[in-house]
Amino acid sequence: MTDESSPSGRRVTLADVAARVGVSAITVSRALRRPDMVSERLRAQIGQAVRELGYVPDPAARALASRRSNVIGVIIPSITNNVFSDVLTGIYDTIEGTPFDIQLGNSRYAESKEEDILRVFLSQRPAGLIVTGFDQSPVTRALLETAGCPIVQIMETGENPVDMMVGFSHFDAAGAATRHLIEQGYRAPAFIGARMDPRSQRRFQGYRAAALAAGVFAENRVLTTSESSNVSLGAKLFAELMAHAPETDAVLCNNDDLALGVLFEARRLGLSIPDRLGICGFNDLEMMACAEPPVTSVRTFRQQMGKQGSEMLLARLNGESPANPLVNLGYELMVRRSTTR
Amino acid sequence: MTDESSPSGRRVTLADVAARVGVSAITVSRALRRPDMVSERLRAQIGQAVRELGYVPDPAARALASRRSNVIGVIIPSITNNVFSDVLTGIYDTIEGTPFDIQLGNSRYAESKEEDILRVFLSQRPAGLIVTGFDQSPVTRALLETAGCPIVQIMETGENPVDMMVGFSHFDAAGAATRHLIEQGYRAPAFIGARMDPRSQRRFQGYRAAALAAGVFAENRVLTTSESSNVSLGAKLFAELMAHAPETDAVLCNNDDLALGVLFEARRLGLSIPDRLGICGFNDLEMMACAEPPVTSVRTFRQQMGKQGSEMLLARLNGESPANPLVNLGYELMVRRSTTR
DNA sequence: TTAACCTATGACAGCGCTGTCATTACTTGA
DNA sequence: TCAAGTAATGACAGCGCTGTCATAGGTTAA
Repeated sequence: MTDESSPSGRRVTLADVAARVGVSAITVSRALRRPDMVSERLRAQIGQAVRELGYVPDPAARALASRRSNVIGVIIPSITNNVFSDVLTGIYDTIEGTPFDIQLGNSRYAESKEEDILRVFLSQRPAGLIVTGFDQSPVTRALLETAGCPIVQIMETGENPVDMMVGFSHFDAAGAATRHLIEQGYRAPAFIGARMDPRSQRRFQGYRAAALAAGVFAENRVLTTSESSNVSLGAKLFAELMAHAPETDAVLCNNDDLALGVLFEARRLGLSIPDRLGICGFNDLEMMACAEPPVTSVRTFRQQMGKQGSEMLLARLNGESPANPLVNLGYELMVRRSTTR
Repeated sequence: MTDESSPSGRRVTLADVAARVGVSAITVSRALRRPDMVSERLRAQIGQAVRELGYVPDPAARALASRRSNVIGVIIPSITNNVFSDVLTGIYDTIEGTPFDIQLGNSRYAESKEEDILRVFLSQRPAGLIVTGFDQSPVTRALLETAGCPIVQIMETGENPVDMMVGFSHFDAAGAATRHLIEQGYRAPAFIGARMDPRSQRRFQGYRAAALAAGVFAENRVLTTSESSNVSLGAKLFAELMAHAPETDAVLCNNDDLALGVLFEARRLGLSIPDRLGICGFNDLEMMACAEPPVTSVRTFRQQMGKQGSEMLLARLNGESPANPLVNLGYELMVRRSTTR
């Protein structure tokens, strides 16, 4: 293929293909976008000419003429966070092979940044949008509502989707983990959280409600920070926690990085797991099952959220309306040795 | 601002701004792109009109007319790999605030996929390209060479950059780590590697050369797989290694995930670290310093690679020619308890 | 048989912007 | 004083494609 590509650097256009076949440009355009509208004979000839000339449509021209780009804008709050790289993988895997391109925006957990990014996306007349959560600022929310393209909110389930939504209840998931700790006989469960974005907040609330219900909640066993999560921070926070609240016998961590830090620090402090200390993470990253001892965690379906969100978007772009615009993917508590006593 | 934005959903164009100020569209265009070419008075008036009307340039129209998009194409082999999320962070941080947009392609460690992605990028007449490594297929290499835009190859240093290059020598880095193990008195160092992409291969070669030089190389202490890295795989491979080559007294891991798996598995096997077994990772992810015991690793400057690569690209797009088109960022051996005996 | 209706194709304008080449009004130096 | 230069602005065409409407030829139903 592309036998005669770039004969002189000049771009191969629709018109070139059309001339080769002896039809008008618009027919070639149709053959590519709506093959059913073109006779089989021409379709075949055009296909061959496209291959021979190495024709590739110009997305800018297409966007300008159709007033609709092939860009799917994705706004996530972090690109280093494992959680979002999994989500992204799901999105990229699904969009790949479609005519759409992904444009990624990193809001760094800032509402104002999210709004800026959205404005940039909207200037491109995106085909669709994927945004994280439902805690948008009022302005952002309004922009989304008038965006005029399908929109999926991912990572959470909630009441009023702008359009479609795929996620799970962070409150419920953290509640289930907390109840598990209590069932295992832990009587002084603590909560360690970092970054404390809206989803972390809801996880905390889930923990709090469950602990209160069992009569084992204590304010001094809650340790949170606005710093962003990492393993060292988990270790540091846990050391602090044990200094202030030595009665702590279990820790629910806002995520697995923190949990791993707690695991390492507990070992340094000589606390036996799961007897003296239970540890539960959140997200169930691959490493949790392999740790020593293996660490209990709440599995979340991150890649699936990206995949299903994208699929719903594609379906809408394909003119279909999804059976259910509000999908709850749930969670699964993966009980392991770190909390089994 | 945007007092009267979308009075009827119609897009605000250059012409609208021009009419408001009483100048021609081209003057507005110039005021935005080359402010020095417009009188101060008009510049101010135009700036105000832009704000009042909420004008945002249409990137598609701009790309079509100028025959150059504002897209910087980035091709990486994986988005889940921590290494590349760090690189990406460096890139996004640097490009943010410039008029450029990033388009991300995931080649999944496949040459053919890389070529496909590149073709898609090229169809957009990108402003610049960032690609991973220098092991492109001949076709891809040729496409890059005729791309007609600045290009940065990141992650490695090598002989023939297509244009610019920022990275380090994986061979040297792995060699240094191996020599460290030998200096610490380890006499049967093994190598565990997963995925074995070109950079992993070069790390292996660095290990091999150093081990051979010291007379401690043994084929049966090399365990590699094409599976992709994760912690469990590290544990699994290490268990296998110890079954086949029980004399092993140290392990150089292709990356930190594997190293962490080795750490956990060593604990399960009851091997004391660093006495019975030395462990050295690669990349120095944050968690290595916090592990118990802290794990020696080769620090690589991932975010810096993304940052500096982007900066070189931006400089070129700004008409400057970089002082040095071939930057070696080096590495740093972070010696910790896991190999100190 | 004929009006009504499809199906396959084409003509045309225009999406919103920028490259190129004027044009106008000032400076400037000798 | 005037040719030559500079700074600031504008006119115009066209980037490559698609939406819209028109057209030609063939099919259908009554």
